[in-house]
Amino acid sequence: MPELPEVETIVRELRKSAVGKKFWDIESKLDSTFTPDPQTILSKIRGVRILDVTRRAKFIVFVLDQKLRLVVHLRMTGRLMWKKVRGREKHIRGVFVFSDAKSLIFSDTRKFGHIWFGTEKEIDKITGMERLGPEPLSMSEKDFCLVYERKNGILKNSLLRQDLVAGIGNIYADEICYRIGAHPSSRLEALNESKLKALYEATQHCLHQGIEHCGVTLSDFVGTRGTLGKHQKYLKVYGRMGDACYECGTIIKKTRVAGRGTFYCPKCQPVLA
DNA sequence: CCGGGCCTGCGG
DNA sequence: CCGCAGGCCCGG
Repeated sequence: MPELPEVETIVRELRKSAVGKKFWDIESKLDSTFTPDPQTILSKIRGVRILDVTRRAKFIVFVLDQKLRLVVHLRMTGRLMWKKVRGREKHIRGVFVFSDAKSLIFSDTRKFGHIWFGTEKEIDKITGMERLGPEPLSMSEKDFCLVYERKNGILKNSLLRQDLVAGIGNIYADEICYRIGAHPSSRLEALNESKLKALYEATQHCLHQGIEHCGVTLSDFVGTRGTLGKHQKYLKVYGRMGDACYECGTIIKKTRVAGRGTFYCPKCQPVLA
């Protein structure tokens, strides 16, 4: 569920709250969450300082002293939250304790999330970040259109491909398709130049809006202080099956594209073939 | 390139 | 009590 805007929300919070802290301990509740194993990580990370927190697609990157990196992927249900005195988190997989006694909890109901540790040189390979396409919010219109005009295939499948453009997930893919007025099953090769430019604009718009509203909270996502996202209130199609399209009043439908639940307006989004 | 697997909670 | 929720990987 956390996509680029949700991860960016977490990263912005951590940049304020985690930079400058030194690692002191790692408590693992599920060793398979960590690569390498948590004992090995601990032996190398104790006393190491966080210099910055950045984002690469849906990965959270802790930039550390000594050219070291700690990388977190939340997958579906992962959370990074500061430990509170009251209110305990379920499904804790690991706890990072800092030298100021503050604790950052990684919890994850479905155990899909993962945490890697390594040097600047090895981290791209072990995380798979080396296979990622460019960051959509750093791309020019020209470069973005170039990526997709060379490809064939189904529009939504292509938007979800992290090796083409990295960071778009199921929710924002549907919202982007709605904004350009194309059914998610449309063929990429059916998009003319102006539609491709619209795809660029829609991607920028939807992701920026998501960040602006601190992400979408439909079930799991929360910030590092437990705060909820607000962007779910602004979604035009995702999760709105049976409701009226804001534009034309037609009932929003749900179908299956790319193996995912897919929401669209039958009138505003014709299939382009 | 499609679809199953990973995993748990929850809704029908 | 089954099936769906969807990040990403991988096998066929």
